[in-house]
Amino acid sequence: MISDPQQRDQILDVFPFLRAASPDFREALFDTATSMRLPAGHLICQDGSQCAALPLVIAGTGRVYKLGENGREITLYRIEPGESCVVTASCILSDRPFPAFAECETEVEALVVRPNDVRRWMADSAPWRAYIFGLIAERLQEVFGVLDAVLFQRLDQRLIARLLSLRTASPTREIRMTHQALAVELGSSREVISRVLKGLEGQGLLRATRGLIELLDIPELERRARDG
Amino acid sequence: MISDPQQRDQILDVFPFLRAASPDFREALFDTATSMRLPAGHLICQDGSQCAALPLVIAGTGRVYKLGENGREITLYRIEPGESCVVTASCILSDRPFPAFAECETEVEALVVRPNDVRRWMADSAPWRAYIFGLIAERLQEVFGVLDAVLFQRLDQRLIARLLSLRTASPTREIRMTHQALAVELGSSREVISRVLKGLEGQGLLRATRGLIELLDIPELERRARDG
DNA sequence: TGCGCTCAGTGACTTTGTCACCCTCGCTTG
DNA sequence: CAAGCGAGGGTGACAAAGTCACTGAGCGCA
Repeated sequence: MISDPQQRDQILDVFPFLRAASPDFREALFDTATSMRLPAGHLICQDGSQCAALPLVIAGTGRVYKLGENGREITLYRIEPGESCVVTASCILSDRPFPAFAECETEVEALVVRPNDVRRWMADSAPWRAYIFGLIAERLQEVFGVLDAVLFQRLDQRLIARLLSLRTASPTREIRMTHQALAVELGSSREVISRVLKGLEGQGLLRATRGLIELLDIPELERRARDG
Repeated sequence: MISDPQQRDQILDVFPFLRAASPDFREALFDTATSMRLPAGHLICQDGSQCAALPLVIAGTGRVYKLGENGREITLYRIEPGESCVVTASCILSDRPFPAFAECETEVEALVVRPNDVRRWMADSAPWRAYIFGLIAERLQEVFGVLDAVLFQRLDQRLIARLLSLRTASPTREIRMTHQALAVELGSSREVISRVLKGLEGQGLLRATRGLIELLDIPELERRARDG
C-alpha cells in the first residue's frame, strides 16, 4: 500500500505509463503494491529458482547476469528506474524458473507487485500490457544483441564499444573501472581484458592505470567500434 | 477466414488452448485469420525488419537463427506445430524490429494472424494470453540456454549433447547430418566440428562417414554430456 | 570418362580462455 | 614504523576454438 502522496507523485514520474492508465488501475496499484528498499548486492533472483514477485525499480539499478560453473560471468542487461525485470514477469506469468541471476547493483527502491496482480492487470489494463510488452521486447533485443556480440564480434571491438558507451553517461575521457569489472560486462576474463587494453595502449589509443582508463584517441576508437 | 470444418478440427488439435477458449474467440480467430502454405527455405523474417504478421505453425517447422557478418550462424530455436514465433509477437506488440532471422525449415502450413488481432486478443482472451506468455517464457529460456552454452560450455560437450538429442526423436544410433549442419546448430564452423568429431572417433565413441554419424558408445557419450 | 558439386580433412595461424604465479599499490594493524 | 594483507594488475605457457587456404573423396550426370 502506497499512501504517501509525495511517493505517489515520484512513482508517477518514474513510470509515465501510469499517467496514461485509468484512475482505477492507479488506485489498485497503489493499494496492493508495496514499496521496498534493498541494499546493494542483494540477490533478487537465483538461476533456476521461482520468482515470487515482480519488482518495478523506482530508484537504483539492478543487473541481470549469467554465471558459468568456472565462475566466469556476463552481464545481460541492467534494470534502470522505470523499468522492471520482465524476464521475471514472463516467469511469473508462465510459472517457469528464472534462467539467470538478478541482483541489486546499487541500493534499490522498488515497487513490488504480487504475481496475481501482474496477471490480473495483463487482462484489465492496456497501458500495463503495453508497458510489460515494451520491456519484454527490449530485453529480448538486448539479450539477442549480447549473443550476437559474443559469437560474432572480436573482443577488442566489443571492449572499445563498451568503453565508449560507458563514457556517454558522463562524456569525459576517463573511465573509472577495473579490468575485472570490464571482463564481467563482456563475459571475458580479467587477463584477456588486460591484454587487449595493453594492446590498445601500445597503439596510443588509451592509457590504462590502476582502476582508471583514459581514452586518448576517441575518433579512432569510434572508427574501430564501427568498422572493426 | 478458415471455413473448412476439417481444417478447423485440425487446428483445434494442434492448438489445444483454443479448446479452452470461448466459442466467441474461436469464431473470431477462424474469421480473421488466414491459412498459408510456405515452401521450405522461405524467409519469414529478416534481422532488423518489422514483422507484418504472426504465424502460428500448424504443420512443418521453422527455424530462428542469428547470422554473423562472417557468414557463421547459430540456431536459436525451432518452431514446431502448435507453436509460434513469439519474438515476432513481442515485436508486433511493441513495434520493434525483429532481432534475428526466421525461415521455414520444411514446408510450413501456418495460421496467419494480423497484428491488430494479436493485440486485441491479448486484452480479450485469457487463454490467448496464457498461450503467448507460455511461448515467450519458453523462448527466453531457450535463448538464455544457448547463450550459456556458447559462453561456458566446451564445444565437444555441446556437440555430444546435440548428437544425443537429435537421436531421441528416432532412437537409433545413426544420425544423418553433415558437419556443416551441426556447425550451424552449435554456432561453430565446419572445420572445428570435423576436428572434434575426429577426436571422438579416435576415442572409439562414434564413427563419422560422409553425411552419417554412428554413435558407438552411447553410455559413455551420455556420461560426458552430463559430467564433462 | 570426365565434369562439377557437396562433403570432409589438414596445416598454419590467430584469437580467446585458463592456470599459475608474480608484482605493486594502498591500507590496516600490531 | 614495519609487517601483513587484499585488491588490482602483468606475464608466460598452454589449451580450445575460429579462420584461411588448400586438398581430396564421394557422387551424380551429361
